Amino acid sequence: MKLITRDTDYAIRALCFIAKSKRRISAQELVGELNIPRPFLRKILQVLNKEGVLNSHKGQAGGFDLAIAPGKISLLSLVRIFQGPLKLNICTFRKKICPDTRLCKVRKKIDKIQKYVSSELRGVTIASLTKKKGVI
Amino acid sequence: MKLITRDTDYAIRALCFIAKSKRRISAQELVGELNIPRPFLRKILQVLNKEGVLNSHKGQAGGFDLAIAPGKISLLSLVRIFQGPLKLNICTFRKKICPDTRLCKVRKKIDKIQKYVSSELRGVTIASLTKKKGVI
DNA sequence: ACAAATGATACCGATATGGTATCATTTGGG
DNA sequence: CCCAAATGATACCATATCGGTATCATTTGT
Repeated sequence: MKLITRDTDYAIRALCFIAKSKRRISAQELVGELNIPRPFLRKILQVLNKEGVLNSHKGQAGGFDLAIAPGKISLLSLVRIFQGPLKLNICTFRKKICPDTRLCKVRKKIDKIQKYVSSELRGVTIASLTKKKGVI
Repeated sequence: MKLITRDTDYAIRALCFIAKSKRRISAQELVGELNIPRPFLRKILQVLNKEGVLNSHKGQAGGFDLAIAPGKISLLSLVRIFQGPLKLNICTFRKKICPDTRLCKVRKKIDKIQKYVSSELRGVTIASLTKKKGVI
């Protein structure tokens, strides 16, 4: 069970590189730097653009730069973009099998875990990841 | 992203019922009680038997009962049985892309989250779930 | 003997993951 | 002003996992 899927991870690495560069970066440049398959990376960058995390620039000398401050880009938001809302407690049971979800102890525990995970992921941003000391 | 998959969840409910009954229970009886598809439940019970959580008894008047104390059956162990070892940090990157995993801040954070999740799931047992107050 | 139970095993449809492949469109530089 | 270099849009695809179903063999209490 993965908390962070491949595309989310690639997005983190790409964003960190773009943030550190402080200039417009093309997909080609990122491929050379990060060893990510080019078509897959391009798809990821397009998503980040649509979601307003990156600005894109077409044409020769085009590329991407951050659309919002790196301190505003959290792991939680990236997980949400590529993996959907963080929900650990998908309870699909009908009443017959689970008469009252509010009383379900398992659910309560998972809700607690989810709150913790959310808050931890919200606390990590592209800014905090690129603040020298350690690598992404 | 589900923390607990369907089979793990069914296993929890089945074990709780068996624990509360304090006697041998057949798959048929569990189906009637828990509204779980019979063939799927049977497969789950067989796994629990192989893993030493349940004892099975063949033949007429056969069925299952707990092989170990309900206080010794934790959610963590059930998750491990049905979903494999709890690893949230599956980092498949080669050195080129991730030069030193020990320095990776994302990995460190996920390791921390994993420790938390493990300890929370280890703390919930079939015994604690069946101790009246609230339903499973 | 027989019915009722489990054991073993193979199969299957839907969905998610991790990509690949094409073609259209924009744009800066020569 | 053309063209190469870049992104946009979109369709496709292989594999694994999830949530089951289906069969047949074996055991055992009555």
